[in-house]
Order: sequence, then C-alpha cells, then structure tokens
Amino acid sequence: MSTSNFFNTVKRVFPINPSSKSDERLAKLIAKTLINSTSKPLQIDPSLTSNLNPNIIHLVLSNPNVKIPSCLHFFRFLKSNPYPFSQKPNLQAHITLVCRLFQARKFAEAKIILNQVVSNENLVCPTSDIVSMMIESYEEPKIVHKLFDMLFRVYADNKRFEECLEIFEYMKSNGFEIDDRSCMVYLLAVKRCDQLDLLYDFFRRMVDSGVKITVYSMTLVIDGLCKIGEVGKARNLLDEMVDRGIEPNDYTYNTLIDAYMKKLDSGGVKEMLNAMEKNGIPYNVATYTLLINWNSRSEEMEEAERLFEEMNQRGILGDVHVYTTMISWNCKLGNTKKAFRLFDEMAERGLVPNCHTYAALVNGLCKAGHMEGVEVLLHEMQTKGYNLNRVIFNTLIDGYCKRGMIDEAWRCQSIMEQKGFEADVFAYSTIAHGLCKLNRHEEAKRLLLSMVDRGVAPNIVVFTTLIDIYCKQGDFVEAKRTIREMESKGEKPNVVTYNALIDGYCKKSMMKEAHKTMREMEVKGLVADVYTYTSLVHGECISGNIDEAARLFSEMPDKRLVPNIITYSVMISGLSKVGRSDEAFKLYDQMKEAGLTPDDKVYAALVGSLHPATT
DNA sequence: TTAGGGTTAG
Repeated sequence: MSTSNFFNTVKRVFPINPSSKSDERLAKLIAKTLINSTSKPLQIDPSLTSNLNPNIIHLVLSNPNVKIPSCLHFFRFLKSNPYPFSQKPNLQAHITLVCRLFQARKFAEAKIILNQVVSNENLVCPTSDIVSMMIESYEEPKIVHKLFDMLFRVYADNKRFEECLEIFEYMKSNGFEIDDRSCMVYLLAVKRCDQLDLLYDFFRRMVDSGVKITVYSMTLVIDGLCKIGEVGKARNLLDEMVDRGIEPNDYTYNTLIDAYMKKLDSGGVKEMLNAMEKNGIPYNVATYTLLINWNSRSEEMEEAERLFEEMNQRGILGDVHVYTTMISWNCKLGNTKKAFRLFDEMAERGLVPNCHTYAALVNGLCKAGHMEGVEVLLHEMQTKGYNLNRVIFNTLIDGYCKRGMIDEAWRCQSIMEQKGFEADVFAYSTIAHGLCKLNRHEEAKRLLLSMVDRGVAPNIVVFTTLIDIYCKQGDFVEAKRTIREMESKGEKPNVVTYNALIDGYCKKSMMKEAHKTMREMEVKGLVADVYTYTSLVHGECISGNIDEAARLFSEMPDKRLVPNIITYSVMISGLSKVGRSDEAFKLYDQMKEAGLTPDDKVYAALVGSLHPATT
C-alpha cells in the first residue's frame, strides 16, 4: 500500500461532529482570551468554560493564532479544571497538542504529552485511533513518520509491547523507514522487563523489514537467547549476521563465551576464543573475568592467577568485577589472606568495592570460621552505606550452620525477616542442611516441608536434601516418591540426587538396589562420579564383597574418575577389616603418591589391619 | 546502546 492510499483509508476519528456556529464562536472567544492573557494562573471567564465540549477544545488548540505557551496553559488549565462542569482534555485534545508541539519542534514536550496519552487509563484506545488522529492533524508524511517513531518509543517506554508491534507494522506497511535506534529502545525495554522471549521475534521483524542491524541490537538479542537457554539459536543468529556483514565485537563474543561456559560446553568456548583471535579482537577485562571463573571452577587457581597476571601485564585495567571474582575464588578455596590482599589492592587502585565484593569476603570469613571478623566486616560495610542484603544474610546463616550454631542461624533469619527479606529457598535449605549435620533429620525435614507450605518453591537442592534425609531414615519408598514428585514439577534429578539414593542403599547393604539405581541414572544420561563410586565401594565393603569393591575401585580410572581421600579411606578400611593388610598398605602408598594426605581414619584402619583379632 | 562479579545439597 502506498503512503497516500494508506492516508485515504484511515477512518476519520475526529472531529466527531462538524463544528457548529456556536462552537466556533466560543472557540474564538477563548482563543482571544488566551492570546491576550498575561495572568498566571490562567483566568477564564466561567461563562466561557461552562459550555466547553471536545470540539471547542480542539478548535482552540489547533488555532495557529494561539501560540504554543498559551496552548499548554489552556491544556494544563483544563487538566486541573477547578469548575464543577469539568471538561478534561480528551484523546483528541492530547493528540492535537502533541502535533502542535511537534510542529514547533518542541519534541521533549510533545513526548511528555504523548506519554500521558499512553499511560492515562482514561485515554485508553486502539493504536489505530492515535495513528488516525496523527495523520489527520498532520498530512505531511515526513512529520507523521517522526510522530509514529515517537509513539513507538513512548509505547516501548511504557512496556506496551503489543502496541509497539502494531505501530511497527503500520510504519512498515506504509514504507516508513524504521529507525534502528528506536528498535534498540524497544529491545532494551523488553530486556529490562525480562520478557526475553519477545526479543528474537522482534529482531526477525527488524531483519525482514530492512531495519539497519547493529552490533548492539545483535548482541542484545544473542544475550537474550542465551539467557533463556537458546544458545544454539543464539549461535546460529551470530553466524547468520556475520554472513550479512555485521561484525561481532568483544561484547558479542563474551556473551556467547559466558553462555557456553554456563552449559559447560568447552568446545563452544574454544570456538569463540578462536574466533576472537581470528578477527583480531583482543580479550578485555570481561573476557578475563569469564576465563578466570572458568578455570577456578575446576579449582585450577594457578591458571586463574596466571590469567589475572597476564591481564595486568597487557595493561588491561582490572575492575570491580574481576577483583570480586578473584576475591570470591580465593575465599572459596580458603585463601582468605590472599583475598584480603586483593581487597587492599583494589582500594590502592582506586576501585570501590560493592555489595558483591563484601559478600564474597563475608563468605570467605564464614567458611574459615572467623565469625568475629565477619562482624567487623559487616560493620565496615554498613558504615560505607551498604545495607545487608539477602545474599549476605544467607551467607551468614550458612556460616553459623557450618559451625553447628543453629540458634545463631535462626537469629540471622529473624533479623533478615525484620529487615523485610522473607526467608528464601537458600535460607531454608541452608538451615536444613545445618540440622542434618547435627543429625536432627526430623527437624530438617519438617522445616523443608513447612517451606513448601509457606509458598516457597522447592528446587533441586531442597528435593535432594529431602531424599537424602528419607534415605538416612531408611524410608526408600518416600525417597523414590520424592524423585517422581520433583520430576513431575519439572525439576530434573541430577547426579547428586541419585547419589543420595545410591548412598542410602549402600549404607543399608542393599547393593542390588544401589546398582539398579546407578543404571537408571545412566539411562537418563547422567554420569556416575567419584561420589557414586565411593558409595558403591563402601557398600560392597560393608556387605562383605571386598573383591567387588576392589573391582569398582580399579574401574574408576577407566571412567576418568580420581579417587579422593574418602574413596581411599573406605577401600583401605575394607581391605584392612578382612586382613588384606598388604593390599591396604599398597593402596596407602598409592594414595600418598597421588598427593593425598592420609587422615586419622586411614591410620586407624591400617593399624587395625595389623591386628585383625582386635578389630 | 550490547558482555563479566556475591549465597544452598553428597
């Protein structure tokens, strides 16, 4: 449809009635009053305003002799009309004023009025009405085009995404070029509202309509797709856009690197890093942050340190993100001193720590059991104007739970709730875990079930903890029922969940069920890990099947599993108990060669193996 | 105008 055809087909929405002579006369009188008026606030003879109707208001506002300030004056006067027969400006009045403001190039004011149109409940109307009014007020297509563009942005600002699409389609079908920056306004608004599923569809419309695609819009949509788990689609989009000549930048690659890392897809990560190199895009501080996290995750802090050094040597300035990452990993791995050195270094470099940085340090001190240090840090944080937040409260609760101080943990929860943070799934599962550690399984179970009653949705950790409790209590029926329940709620059991069940069977010498559960788990694509094997080895040992235990133990390297201190301890103890002392000592040497430090249990088992009669 | 940082389970 050509532009002119479109204009002709628009239904006329105003004036509703042709102007009567009396309307015109009254409109002229008001206009005259406005033109001559110098008083503020505006004084209009009540005899003029008592008979107002929408048509008169329109005639006044569209009268070119009434200058813009007077129009605004009159408009505001009507909005706050003090008279009993109040005639508020209707949609037509708003649009007439918007068009006048546009004509006078007062774009900011026009946008404010248009915003009132879109956000005022009393002015709700189909987009087609606004469109029609704009066209009728302004026959010049160039101006109408700009008005549509502004309307599109105003709808986006007001989260009226459906209406945005309608305007987009109006513009497209009338050959109006659509501004890529306006599309960006839409994309950003959608993202801010977390309606990520809308991004891709809109981007496709942009592409189909010939809107200029920029690296910004492309990256934003790729990120949106990644965040809703559509990493493959995001990658395809990247490839498609590269073919169209859009050049990805460091933000684009970092977005995909992050997504692949979250999926544990190291192939994808490598591909993106290679692409960066091929395209001559150097790593920036965000890339280093991602790489440091990726390497620390597998406890390769040395590699993380090397990357941090490399970043500094390349002259890339560290920021609060990368420092917080380094601090956080050092805290998790127990290097609290190093974490505080980094914290000081940050300050020396003029970087200001934020809530995330403090939370990482609080976590470090909690994990190290330095609860007094935590108090000092919290005080410092608060004097700097940072309030304790939910994450920090949960971290504190965990800190106290890990030290068996359940009452202190309850106290934290109470303070947290006084501050307006309802306990969330983290708080509940942390306290439940603390109770489990103290063998208060029944209380932990009741707590988790009460959490559900209070409307907090259980997640995989909660279900797994419950399953673990049921198993420890020997209630395998309820444990299996819980697995079915979590599956029905869309929460997929993972290897930790199955390990809880397997360990439960093993501890009760129900080895047939244990192996059957492992097979079930593997059918679902989950891979047995060192915990699975340790439980099985333990189960076979206590069931008297030491050869089977030894077979499982020797199978681990084939599955790329490295026995840990517990695995060795269990196997050594099993061998010792049946008097196979030589093999036990051989394993002890093997364990030391593997860099593991034997603990008291290992020694006790070995000593016991030498005195089988006393064990 | 697009990316990266803090809390829970075996």
